[in-house]
Amino acid sequence: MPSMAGFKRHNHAACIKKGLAAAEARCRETGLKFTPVRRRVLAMLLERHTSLGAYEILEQLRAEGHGGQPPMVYRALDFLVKIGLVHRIERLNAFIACSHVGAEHTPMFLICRSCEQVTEACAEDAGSGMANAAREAGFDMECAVMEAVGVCPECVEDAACAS
Amino acid sequence: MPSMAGFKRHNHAACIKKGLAAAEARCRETGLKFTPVRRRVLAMLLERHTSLGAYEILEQLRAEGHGGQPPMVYRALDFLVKIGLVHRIERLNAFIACSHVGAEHTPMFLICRSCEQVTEACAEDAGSGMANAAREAGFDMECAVMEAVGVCPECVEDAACAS
DNA sequence: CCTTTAGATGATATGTTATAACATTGCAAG
DNA sequence: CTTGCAATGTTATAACATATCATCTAAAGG
Repeated sequence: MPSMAGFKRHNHAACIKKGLAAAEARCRETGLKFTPVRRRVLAMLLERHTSLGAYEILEQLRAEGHGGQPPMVYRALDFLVKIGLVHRIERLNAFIACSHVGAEHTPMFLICRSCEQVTEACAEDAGSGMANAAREAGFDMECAVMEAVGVCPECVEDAACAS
Repeated sequence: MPSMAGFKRHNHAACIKKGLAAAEARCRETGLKFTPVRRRVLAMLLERHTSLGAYEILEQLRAEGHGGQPPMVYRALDFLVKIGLVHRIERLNAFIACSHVGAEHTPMFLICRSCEQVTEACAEDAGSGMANAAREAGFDMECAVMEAVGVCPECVEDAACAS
């Protein structure tokens, strides 16, 4: 069932499968475990294809019968972030499944203030710009947060129509 | 009394004065008021020259006799952010006084994970990189968040000495 | 002078996000 | 078979942020 993501159509079922497979592979490599809760949290993020708050995830887990407390969700999310399959959206205090699994990438997030949709984009140039600026300041950058707030293509179009 | 900021020495008293003067000017332009609480919050941020959480600011206000509740601080901060004299650090849920008052700039923040110091840098190139990436995705970017996490020059040096 | 209005503050309560701390379990390597 | 580490369970609380409604103040227009 095709759906919207990255503001464009794609095979959604396939990308869920790919994400889960990547997680399994990553766990085999590292000897860590892809437990049911971790799997479920990742699947939930892959399904939604936009960002989710930790407590939204918690609610859904509870609704599905995996009772639990906040630390359970945060642990699963920390794990998924650590192995690189989930990114944290600082601006929203929320989490999103990585859409460029396996590929080297410098993720940037496009956050629509109208529909709340979040999309991952590649921003290699912006990433090197940040790295350069950091180096000039003598700062040893280990990780870059890049988040753009604005209006997504769909909402821009809607606004244009409405006017 | 010279102090550290931006990882280098500067005339601290002068930059506090400059920040406050800019706020007064901005308020005259817009007809808004630079009230005692707003002044005190901005001064506090200028003095510290790194980021502060809203509740740290609140505590200090209380210690100084300006009693008050959280909304008071958040209102002052929202105001200062709106007029461009304070930036929010998303990664830390904290606030910092702008160090490039008046100048057009694309701020980027360098967050040291060792000493917690936060510094503002200019990142015009990174900013345009983000703008380009957004445009390619058909996204209308209104505001860019750029935050680098890593180790500041001081702490890098300390680490080098220790090893 | 008065009244309308928008900005600003006060105050209470609550909502939302995140972690500390400590106990327990399961499993695999030595 | 025990030791050690990964993972989970559980309770409590810390930290961050906002909704709501009441009140006050000062400037603008009548």
